[in-house]
Amino acid sequence: MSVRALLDQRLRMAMDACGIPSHLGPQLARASRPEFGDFQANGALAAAKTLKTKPRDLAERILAQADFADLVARTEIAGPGFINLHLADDFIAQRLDDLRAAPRLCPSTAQPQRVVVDYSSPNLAKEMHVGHLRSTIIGDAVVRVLEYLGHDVIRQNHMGDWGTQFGMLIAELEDHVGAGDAPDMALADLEGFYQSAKAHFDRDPHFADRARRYVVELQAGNPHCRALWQRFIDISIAHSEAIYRQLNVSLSHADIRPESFYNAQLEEIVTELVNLEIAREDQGALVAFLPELADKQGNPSAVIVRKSDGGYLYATTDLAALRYRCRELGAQRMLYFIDARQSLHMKQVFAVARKAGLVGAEVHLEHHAFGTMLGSDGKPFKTRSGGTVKLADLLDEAEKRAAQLVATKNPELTETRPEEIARKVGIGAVKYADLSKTRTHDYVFDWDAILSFEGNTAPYLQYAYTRTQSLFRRAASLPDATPGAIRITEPAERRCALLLLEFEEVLHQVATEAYPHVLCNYLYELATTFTTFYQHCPVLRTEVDPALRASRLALCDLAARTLATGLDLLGIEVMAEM
RNA sequence: GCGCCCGUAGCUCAGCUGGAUAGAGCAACGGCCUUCUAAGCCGUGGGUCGCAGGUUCGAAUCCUGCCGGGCGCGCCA
Repeated sequence: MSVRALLDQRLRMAMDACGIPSHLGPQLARASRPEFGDFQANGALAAAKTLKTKPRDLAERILAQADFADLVARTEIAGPGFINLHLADDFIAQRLDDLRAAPRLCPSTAQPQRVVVDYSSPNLAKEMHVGHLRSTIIGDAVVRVLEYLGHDVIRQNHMGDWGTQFGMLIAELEDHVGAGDAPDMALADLEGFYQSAKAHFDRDPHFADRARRYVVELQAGNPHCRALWQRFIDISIAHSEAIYRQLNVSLSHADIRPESFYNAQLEEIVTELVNLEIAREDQGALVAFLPELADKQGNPSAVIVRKSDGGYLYATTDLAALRYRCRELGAQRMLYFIDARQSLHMKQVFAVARKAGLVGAEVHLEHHAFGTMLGSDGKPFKTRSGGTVKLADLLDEAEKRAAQLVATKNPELTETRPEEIARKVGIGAVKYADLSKTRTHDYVFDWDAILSFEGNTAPYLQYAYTRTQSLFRRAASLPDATPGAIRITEPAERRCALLLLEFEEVLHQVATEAYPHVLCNYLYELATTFTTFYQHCPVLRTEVDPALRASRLALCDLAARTLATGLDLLGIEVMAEM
């Protein structure tokens, strides 16, 4: 049980003993300032409102009853009725010793669930651009946290490999191959290939006709179209997977379950919706109506599940995917990391799926939306020429800038190759810049900010880690330098210690709310606190007595493991030196 | 027209299930490297939390109304 949970429990017991309804709760928070203690309980204030009594009296009664044994050194009632708790240093030290001995940094386990997570899901028609970064790395971070907490996670990469634009791309590829180009050559520049296909489609009516015909033939299973399509898809997937490797994203080939996978199930889904009278024909199309999502005038929300020409849209595919994930994958909880602009669509699809019984009522469906990437003008991000920035270009630039910096900052690296460090620093900086911002907000894409290596950035966290490693390298050659029992002597040690004990709380919060920036904020605070400790509390110097040195080494060890684990959960790598 | 999201320091952002004097980073200015990596540390300046009401002992946080911006609303995905 975490420290916070322990205090919460003791306070609740005291409230029960006083006859204060425990649902009013202690409302335990970190104290806003050191003189107010380590934790602050506001429960007496809230309870006093409902019970119509004086909050300070209530607080006194609770404290008189509370058994904090040796957890707490001192309590006080302050202001209108805050209960301030000052933890005992020995208790903190004991908790840290226990944590250090535990196999994991998060001893309290969650009830394991089968969780299906939909993320990344790029459109294979084009090259991945910076806009694809968010779903990919936010989803991946949450997946890692869920797995760390013991959940059974199934990743689903719902790649867009189906739809009208593939007719155009097949026609374009056919022309290239006809002209003697190998598919790999023709598709080396995916983005350029798409642009040229689009240009042909807009300019040449014969080409456009052929493109439209190929869409139909592809769906009908024409072997020639199918083969060209497969060539295209394979090459495009290979491109995405190269990006995943460079990004250190945990998605594998086996996690790909593209739109085409559901193609054969769409007719059945639609038939079921009609039989259940959820969908009916309207203006030639088949439309699902949702009275439960009606507007103020009572018009039901409508979703087209089959076009008037018989073609299917992405809503139908999403419904098939929901059914598959529930029935075949056994999902108890499904998380979707998709752009906020899809919010209405997701709401509708979830509603139809519930209504049609494609997913059970007990399954949790969560759309975790995120904002759009904007340019410095506040408009959706575009390059000077009006195009999108390729993700590959951003990552390469990040590694290049990091390499330059590594070369100047530390030309005498001993244990690691500089390009290895540059990769971890550069990619880490890009990922952290995105992960550290609140998921739901739009955010401004700024080359220099995203590639910054100072302040609240991944390199700062990585740097704090390398300092611990440097310390342990030196310690290895000293006779009397092994970690031991922790003692709290300095304020800097104490602050660091308290933060280390909060790690598990943070992970549970990230798992529940799917906000990785909470973990980023925590790690940054831990790193600054640790760096302050490191700067002010000598560890290996001769004047430090052996017991204190052992204690400080233990604190460094725990800080190092927490930083490394936290960064790993964000998909960011650490290194021994930089 | 309806719906969702946003407005906090010059810039980029935390804080929002109500709590004590609203926090960081960048930028600016001033200190600290013969002593565990200066990608660092210490310090200074900088905010009517869009505006106006309301609820409350207490509001950046909750409610209402405005103002400003973004996005979405049946045959693209």
